[in-house]
Amino acid sequence: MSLSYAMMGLLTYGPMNGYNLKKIFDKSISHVWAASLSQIYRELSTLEKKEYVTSIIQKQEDGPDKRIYSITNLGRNAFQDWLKNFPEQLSFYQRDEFMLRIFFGSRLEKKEIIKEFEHFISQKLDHQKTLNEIEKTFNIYSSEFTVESAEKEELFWHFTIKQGKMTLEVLIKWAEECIKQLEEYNSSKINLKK
Amino acid sequence: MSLSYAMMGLLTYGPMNGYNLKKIFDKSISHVWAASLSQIYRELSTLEKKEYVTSIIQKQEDGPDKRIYSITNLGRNAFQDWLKNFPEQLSFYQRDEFMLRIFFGSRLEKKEIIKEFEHFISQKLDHQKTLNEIEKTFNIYSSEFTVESAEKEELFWHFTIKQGKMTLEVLIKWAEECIKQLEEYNSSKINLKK
DNA sequence: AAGTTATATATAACAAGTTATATAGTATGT
DNA sequence: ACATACTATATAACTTGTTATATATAACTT
Repeated sequence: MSLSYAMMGLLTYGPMNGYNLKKIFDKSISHVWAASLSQIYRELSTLEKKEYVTSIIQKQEDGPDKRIYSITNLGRNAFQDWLKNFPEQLSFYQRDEFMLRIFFGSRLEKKEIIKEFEHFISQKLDHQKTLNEIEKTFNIYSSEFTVESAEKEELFWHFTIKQGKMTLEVLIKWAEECIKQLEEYNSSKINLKK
Repeated sequence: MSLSYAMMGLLTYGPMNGYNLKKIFDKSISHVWAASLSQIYRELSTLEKKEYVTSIIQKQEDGPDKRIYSITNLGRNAFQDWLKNFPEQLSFYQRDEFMLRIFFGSRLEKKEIIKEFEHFISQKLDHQKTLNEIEKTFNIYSSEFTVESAEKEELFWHFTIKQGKMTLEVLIKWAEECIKQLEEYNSSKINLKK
């Protein structure tokens, strides 16, 4: 469901082919809603069946032909409808493989688990860099695309970036606290043995 | 993948049927890895085919028979193997429907979007309560289950709870900041008109 | 010159997750 | 007494997401 609306939302900026959509995804909303190429291609054909998008084939001398998709008025309306109607219940449930492993962390040696927390921190630092790169491209896009108000558009883009940054920051702090607690737990156990 | 290991991990605490597993999921790791009943039942049969679990049927006068699953040594080893090998790359990608809508938030009226941010906050406050309830049951489970060291086990459970609490806190702060910025944006626009 | 990466186009097979349906007893509400 | 909700047990159908494979050109690398 959400994937199709994310795609239609991006298509409101202008016509695109599947490959291009994927690139825009990665440079704009992957931190919010990720999509794989195969998903995008499949979804484009179901959207075309529903008449939410139409496509034309652009011939190319160099390389294979492009199929360029445009959003229809029907698609625009469906998108706007979706946007207006936020879900009542926001999901509490999560699916985070790292956290799942931490839940069962007692079955590993303290050394090993501390190493994993440290790796987690280094990965989150990488993610911060990725977010910063996405943020930079926003300026480019907002000038490229035809939008009523680039300023207003950017405000919301930055909200999602801010959310990512704040979350990453707190996750790093969390991991650091976990390491500290594990080290304390270790030494208190040694003290008991004495 | 992760689902099966989450299930095997829970089965290390003792034999259970599918229905029971679902309840334990909801009261322990749903904030980390959620599972639906139908997923659990399907996964239990594939795990049995792989000989990671075995089942016996427990006859009952009241209500239908129960199929009780136990983890095998093969299953225990597979679980331990999985736990030892954390993935190198932790995913940067997310799928958050609320954030996706916020990305396209410029297409809505300021009033509407502020209402949605406020609803977001109230939902996150609810999630905080849910997390607190999960936290309370931990004490019950750690005394019920046979674990080498309930103390150490609880330490890691609390790590995952802590992560949830810290994330929720920062999300609420983020939403409050967004509302503030939106209100400022509004008034600065009015100022320009003057 | 040969190999790798990127652009451009997808499709197929598989795995995982969601929603709907089925059955039946027990408890609670009006 | 009758309806609704909860416990308990699942299975089926459908949707979504991932991984592998296929083809072909251009550009960069060693």
